[in-house]
Amino acid sequence: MSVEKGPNFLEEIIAEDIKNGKHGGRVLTRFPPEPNGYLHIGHSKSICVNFGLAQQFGGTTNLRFDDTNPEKEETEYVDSIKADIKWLGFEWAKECYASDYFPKLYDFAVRLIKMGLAYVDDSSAEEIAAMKGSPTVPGTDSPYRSRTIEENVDLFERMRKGEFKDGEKVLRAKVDMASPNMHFRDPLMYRIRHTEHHRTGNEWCIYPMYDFAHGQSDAIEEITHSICTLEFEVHRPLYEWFIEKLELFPSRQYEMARLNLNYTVMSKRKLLQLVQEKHVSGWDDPRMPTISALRRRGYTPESIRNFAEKVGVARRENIIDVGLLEFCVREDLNKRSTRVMAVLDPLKLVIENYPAGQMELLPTENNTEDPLSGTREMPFSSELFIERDDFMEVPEKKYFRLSPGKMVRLKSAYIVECTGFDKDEKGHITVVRARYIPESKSGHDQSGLQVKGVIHWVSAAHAIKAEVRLYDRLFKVEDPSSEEGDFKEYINPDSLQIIHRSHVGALLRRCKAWRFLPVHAEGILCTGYR
RNA sequence: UGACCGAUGGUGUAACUGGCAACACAUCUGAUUUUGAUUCAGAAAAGUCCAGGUUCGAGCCCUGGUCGGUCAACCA
Repeated sequence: MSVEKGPNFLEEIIAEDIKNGKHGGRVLTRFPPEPNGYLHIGHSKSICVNFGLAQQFGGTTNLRFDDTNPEKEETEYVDSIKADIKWLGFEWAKECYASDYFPKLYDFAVRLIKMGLAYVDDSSAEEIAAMKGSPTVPGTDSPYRSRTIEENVDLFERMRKGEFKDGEKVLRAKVDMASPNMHFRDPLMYRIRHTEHHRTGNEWCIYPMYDFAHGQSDAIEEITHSICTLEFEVHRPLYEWFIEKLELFPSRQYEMARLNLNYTVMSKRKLLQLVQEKHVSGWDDPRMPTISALRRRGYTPESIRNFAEKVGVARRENIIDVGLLEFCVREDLNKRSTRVMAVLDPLKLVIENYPAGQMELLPTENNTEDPLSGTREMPFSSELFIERDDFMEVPEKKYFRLSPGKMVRLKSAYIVECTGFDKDEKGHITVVRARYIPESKSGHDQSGLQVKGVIHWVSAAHAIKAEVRLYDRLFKVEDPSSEEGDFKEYINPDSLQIIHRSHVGALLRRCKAWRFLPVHAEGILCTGYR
């Protein structure tokens, strides 16, 4: 009996196309980001699907920037997007820009005008919206719909030359104002924008709309399978209409459900708001769902790719539990990263029978799950820091750690027995005292003692102080966007906890930024920069 | 009241295309453990949105409903 997961619907389609010899068995996909923000975990699914499918079927993938809206797009975003894709481990065959096709798209538009399938409309945005009707009410023809081909050719050329102001005229396809599909009600193809474009500068003052740029770009590149998200489903008939009328390469569009994660937001508009209104420190704030934030937080490319694999591909709406993403990092990091000692909330432990000023080096495993990772030595002395909650004055039942008269093992060191503790005037515990059992040295234990608890520690004199930032989910509710009111009302006020007085093992001093480091029993820390 | 799409354990995704619903995450037990982590073993959890129909047999096919999503930006 096979437990292998069946192919997803896209794999089935592509396998079938190859079997039928469509496009000579060639597979070319594309990843088409708009450079108006940073890539997030949702994009990583699209990246994994597009690049993964091509790899799987012996094809390649183009990276194409969908840069047809100069008002929102910037080179900074182009650069970050390229860096993120590379970091995820994918290579594109060609780096393309919709803006490179502006001349071709212009020619396509002229061709449609000459076929009587496009016209220049002088109506205002409001008038056009009003004439569009509604899903249940058919639209009405624009008074400019019946202009002659000659007039349209002339007007469109003058639009391109800059004779008109923004919004004064648009070019529309002449399709069907009564169509039940709103996208067929004479969709806009070009608008006038006297705005500098991040790549073409001031060369153009008319810019194509998505519907007249995306499909044509696919066709120009001879993309075989153009994969997008569900909300573009209703655009598909128009996608095909343009390709058919212009007799271009027959790229086909396929839609899949986008990735949603709970306890976060995924829309670029909302993410931009969080950045601009300083709810986070930037696009790469570790609480953000962006790829750059996940990278900063210690996620590995492998863990994200694996996550995309586990999430699957289908056509129904979904909200993935962020716990699955977290599982994927832990699974990966457990196998490969160095364990370190770090005491986040320090409490001094004085070993009374260990000579003051003496120090010895004790070996400890770098990674208990990987025997090949070797060992390193940790300094041990009479004054240590342990975690404050590894001591309880009055232990509750089933508390295996330190309390008066009880014993615990200090990880990779000795068994100690608590002999007492000090409190300040306010009743705060300031110091815990203990005696160590010399025969219980880790690896050479002759003591015969059995203890249930093992705790982590650092030598007070040898540890280095560190600021530790603990990050939690950014929102208090699973789906902030579907809640009443503004989504920002649901920001988790405790999503960032900064601990100033932590002590970490000296090992960390040698670590480069970006190393991921699961701390013994505490979780995962990642060294960063200030 | 329009068009298009979707509906399988708590969450995702499967089910050799019509053959007694599986995998992962989450949850709960138990074992191991120099960290209550990890690892390992096991349990609970859907009878496939509803109602009909076709069939020896339906999660898969048909019909009609219900619920949910998307579409009326000079955004993509």
